Amino acid sequence: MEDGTLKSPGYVDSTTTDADFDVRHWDAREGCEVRQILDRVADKWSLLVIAMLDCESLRFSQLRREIDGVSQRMLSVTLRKLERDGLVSRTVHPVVPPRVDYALTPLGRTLHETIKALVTWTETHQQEIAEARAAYDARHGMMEA
Amino acid sequence: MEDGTLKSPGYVDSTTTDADFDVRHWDAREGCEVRQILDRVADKWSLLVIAMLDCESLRFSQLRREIDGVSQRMLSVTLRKLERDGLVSRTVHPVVPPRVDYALTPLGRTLHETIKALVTWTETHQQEIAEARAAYDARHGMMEA
DNA sequence: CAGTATCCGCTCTGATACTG
DNA sequence: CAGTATCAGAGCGGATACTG
Repeated sequence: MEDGTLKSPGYVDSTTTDADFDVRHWDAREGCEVRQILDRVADKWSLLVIAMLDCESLRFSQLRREIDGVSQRMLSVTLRKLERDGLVSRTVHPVVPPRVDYALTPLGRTLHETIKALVTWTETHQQEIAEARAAYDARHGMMEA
Repeated sequence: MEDGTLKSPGYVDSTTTDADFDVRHWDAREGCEVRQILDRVADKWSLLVIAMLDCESLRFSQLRREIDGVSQRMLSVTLRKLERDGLVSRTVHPVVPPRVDYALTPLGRTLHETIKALVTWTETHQQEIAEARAAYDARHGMMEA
C-alpha cells in the first residue's frame, strides 16, 4: 500500500521555477510528487491538525477533543502521515499513563504560513461564494422540478 | 444531494479576524462554511482547472486534453462546481458545432494567487519531505516484515 | 463538440473492539 | 491514555453509452 514515494527520492526536475509558474510542471502526471504532496497537505484533517498545532504542542486526546469532528482512527492516520512527512513531531513520555505530545516541526511551521493564506482567502470570500451559489441555484434549480 | 449551503447564506460570524487567526473559527463544525469551501478549493481537479485557466480561456476539450489525467465526467463535474462557486465563467457560443469557453472570473483569479503560494511551498519543500519519508520508513519499516 | 446518465469498483471514513 | 485491527457503509472517480 506504499504509494511508491521512495521510487524517486531526489527527483526535482530542475525546471522548478517560481517566477513564471508553468502549470505543466505540477499536473497530474504520475511522476509528479507535487500533486501527491498537495493532496496530503490539502487534506481535511491535515489542515486542521496543523492549524491546531500552530502555537502549542498537544496530546492525542487534546487534539481529538479540539478537532472533535475527527474519529480516533482518522486522527491517528493523519498524525502518522504528517509525522512521516516531517511536518509533525511525535514525543512519547515513558510515564505510567502513556503520554504523547505532538508538535509542528520547523518545516511544518512554514507550511502553516501558507495554509493560513488559503484559509484567509476562504474567510475573505465566503460571502461572495455563497452569493454566487445562490445565484447559480436560482438560475438552474428552478427549471427542473 | 444539496449540501445545504443555502441554509446560511449570509453567515459571517463577525469573529472573522485575519490578525490573530484563531483556529477555532474554521474547524469541522457543521455550520462552518470555510471548511466546506476549503475542501472544494483544495480539490485535486479544481486546482488543476484553475491553474490551466490562469492566462487564457479554454474550451472543454482543450481543458480535457491539457489536464488529460481527468475523465470527461470529472472535468464536467468540477467545472460545474467551480461555476456555481463563481470561480469560473461558462460562455456558450450558439454555433453549429457547439462551442463553450471557460475562463477564470475575477474571484477565481484571486484564488489562483493563493493556490500558487501553496504549490510553490510544495515545490520548494518536496525534497525535504521526500527525505523525511525515507527516514521515517527506515526507522519503522524495518522492524516488521 | 459538449455534455448528461448509469454502472461499478475502490478508497476513504466512522464505529466497534481489542492491546500496551 | 494512546493507539491498532477489522468491518461495513458512503462517496469519489472512471468507463461506457447516450443526447442536444
